[in-house]
This record gives sequence, C-alpha cells and structure tokens, in this order.
Amino acid sequence: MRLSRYFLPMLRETPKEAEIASHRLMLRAGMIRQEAAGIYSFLPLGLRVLTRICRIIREEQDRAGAIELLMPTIQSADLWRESGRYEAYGKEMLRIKDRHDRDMLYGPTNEEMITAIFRSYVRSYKDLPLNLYHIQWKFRDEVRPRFGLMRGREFLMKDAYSFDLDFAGAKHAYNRMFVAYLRTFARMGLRSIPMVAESGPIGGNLSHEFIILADTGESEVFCHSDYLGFEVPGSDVDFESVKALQAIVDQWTSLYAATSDKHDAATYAKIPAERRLSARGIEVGHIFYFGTKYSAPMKALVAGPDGTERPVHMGSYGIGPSRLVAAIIEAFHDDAGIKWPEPVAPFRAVVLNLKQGAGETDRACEELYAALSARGVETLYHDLDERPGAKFAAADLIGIPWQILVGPRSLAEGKVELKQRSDGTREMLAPADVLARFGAEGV
RNA sequence: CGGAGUGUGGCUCAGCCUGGUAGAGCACCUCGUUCGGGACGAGGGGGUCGCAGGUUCAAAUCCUGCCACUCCGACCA
Repeated sequence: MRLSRYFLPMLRETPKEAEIASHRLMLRAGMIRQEAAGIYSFLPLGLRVLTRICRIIREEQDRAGAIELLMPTIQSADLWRESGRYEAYGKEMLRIKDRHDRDMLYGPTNEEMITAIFRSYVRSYKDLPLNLYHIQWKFRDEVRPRFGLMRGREFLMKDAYSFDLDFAGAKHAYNRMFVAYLRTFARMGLRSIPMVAESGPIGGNLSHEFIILADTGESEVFCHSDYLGFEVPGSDVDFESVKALQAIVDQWTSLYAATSDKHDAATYAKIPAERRLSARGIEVGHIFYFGTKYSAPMKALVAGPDGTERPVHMGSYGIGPSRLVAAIIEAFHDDAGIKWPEPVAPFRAVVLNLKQGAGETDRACEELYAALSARGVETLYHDLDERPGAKFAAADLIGIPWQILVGPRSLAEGKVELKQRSDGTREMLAPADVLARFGAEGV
C-alpha cells in the first residue's frame, strides 16, 4: 500500500479525551474515530489489526472443533422472555421497537438465540458434542463507557456456545475452549492467566476469566507468579483427548489466581511471599459452564442413548477482539508509539523513502516495494514528500514491526537500513538481503 | 447512578472574571528554499464560539433551560 493513496489520518497532538496509552495511540495512529460515547468507527489501519486478531481467533476456534456461523445483532424480545432475561438484564440492554411496535433489542450476547437454533434442529445425543461460534457486534449500554475500545458500549465479540449431553461432556467442551484461549492469546504475544471469576448475568458455577497483566487494567488481580512461566500448549494438542486436555487445565488451575471479586486473602497468604503477584489486569476472555440454565426453560432437549429426552448442557465462551486491540497496545508500546507483535501487525514492513523525489531513492524504494509485495509481504510504502524526521515519527507511531529506511547515505554504499520497531535494532543490508529476510523462512 | 469538569476553524488551546470588529500554534492550499529524528520564509482559505431562550444599544463573554462529551467512584467481554 502506498501511503499517498491510503487513508491514514494521523494526529500530531493527542485529543484531550484520551487518558490511557492504547486510546491515545489508537487515535493518533488513525486507527479509530469516536462517533458517540463508547461507540467507534474503525479506520483502515485499525480494521487491519482487528481483522488479524479475528483471524487468529478463528484459527484456534476451528482447531478446537468449534464451527462458525453468524447470528444477527438485532433480536426479538420474545426470545429473551423465554429465558426470563428480558426483565432480568436491566438497563444495560438496548431495547428498541420496530415500525410495528414490536419489542426488539440489540443483542448484548446470544445464549437465547443459539439455544433456539439448537433446539430447532438437534434432537439426538448422536449430534453432540457441538460448539457453534460467531464474531459479531454486541451492544451493552454501559453506565460509563471509558478508555476507548477498552470499555466501549458497542464492541466486537467472539462468542462460542457448546452443547453436550451431560456434565462430563460439557466439562470437556469447557476444557477445549480453555486450551484454545491460552493458545489464542499467546499467538498475539500476550501472556494470559486464567482466573477464577464471577459468572455474572450469564449464570453458572464454573467460570474463568482470562486476564492480561497491565497497569491500566480495570481489574485488580492476585495470583501465583509461577503462572508467568507456564508453557502454552502447542498446535499439536489433541483436542479430542479428554485426558490430555484435563491435564493442561489442571496445571493451569493448580495455583492460586483470582480477580478481586473472588479473591480469598487467606489462601493468597499461603503463597510464599516472593511468589505472590498482586497486579492489575485486563479481561480479554471469559468462559462459562452453566448447564441447563437456558436449555431447560427454553426446552432445548436431546434424546440420550436410553431414548429419554433431557435438557442439553451448555457453556459459553467469549473473547473481545476489539478490546484485544487495546490490550495489545497496552502491552506493547513506548513513548514514540505502538510496537505491534508481528502476528497482529497491520502491515509487516514499512518502506521509508528518506528523500522523496530523488531518482535514486525513488527507484530503490519502488523496487523494494514491488518485490516485497510480490512475495506477499504486506508492505506500506511511505511515499509522501515529507522530511525524514516526520517519516520516522510516523513509522514509530503506527508501530509496523520492520522499517526499511532508504536514503542517499546508505544507498551510496548500495545498502538500506532494516530497523526493528520492537527493540530498535538496526542493520545495514543490501536490498537483496532484505528481501531474503522476508523470504519463506520469515524474519 | 452519585460527584467533578469541558464544549471557541480538522487538532491543541487562548479570549469569558471586567459585554464592544473572533485569535494563536499545528494541520490544509500556492510559491520558493530545504531534506537521516516531527524544517524555514512569503502569501492564502477555513469558525452562525454545543443548542434554545432571556438580559442589553450590543453577548463567545452575563442569566435560565437543554444537549453532548470527559474524568473520579459503584457495575461489566
């Protein structure tokens, strides 16, 4: 992508409403634009990151055996009356009426709808286990939206719903998502810690929040510091193996870890003092087992091997991709801007032409840009007529992992400079060697 | 929902107390000089001062009401 033809409205000054780093940097880097309190447009650069995050989520959901579908944002109130939540959910639910004066709502979550889908097609235990998910916009009319995407009213959510014949099956379904979540966040460069959590309005009695440690996190958390050293399951995990998954979950729940809601000071005090970790965290995922809370009242029944019908056991599993954009920035930034981990970066490389309009640098940049693009390396070419300093600042701000600096100084030696955004390391390389770095073996 | 605060060109803000021709920096357009860490000069365009009432000869400025947004706390992917 040529910057001259892209839409990337960077801000030099920080809009006054932005308090935390991620919000500030997203606005400055031209990723988002606020439309109303807690409601944002994703501008092209922000959308690229969001899309990459969703791609990783999908890959791991699919790997764990979940199946994607797509449910609407608008739901009928009648569905929610069946579960009793239409009244129970409170003012957080945005209630609307259509032209026929029918009660509708903008979905804050989809347990009711997925249960309705399930019950209209599935009758037998032979169709289980089943896990259906979608990635869709949700609306929760928060009293106080804040911190940009961190606590918006409209937000993107991946929500999965599992269906099993009994608790044992449901527990395995829960474990699948548990392990998938560990992998999902790790692939984004994040260290997540599963913590015992309140189940809130979703209900149920088995629930974990996946927390990223960050100073700007909204939750106060307490855990054993050994969690920071645990190994994340590899891509070869056998999601069919009940025993293998249970072993992983057992390990990851073996030590104390709780949010302030569920914090037990006495248990925490038993951890050796040097292993106690008291910090703030960002909730990026939340998983629940809630049994027959919805299937019983909504009559989502399946026949078991003995022929009798029984309500299906369910769980639900949420990840906030839009919140993850912010969480990743909180974890990876410095004073100059964002430092994207490669798997979620909006572009992999940015070519900076330090003397736009000079034949030599223009030619070298064009060649590099064309060659990188041909190799499938997503590259942004900063081809605006700006001074080098402005280009450096812009590149650091938007945080693309690899900067390729092309100026007369290095070009005189037949070289360009490859700078890594994450640690600032620089190397002088011939253009051909830069290309080799981005070859099949990656950088 | 309790408490605090802010609305003035695209952005950051001054002006308001003490009413009298709407300002600055950045950004934008033109020309020139520049060019390895957010350049400089000259010229130019752009704002019914959140909205509605009121007071006054005169309101960005004073008064009343409303709206929007932000921050602190209680609740939440």
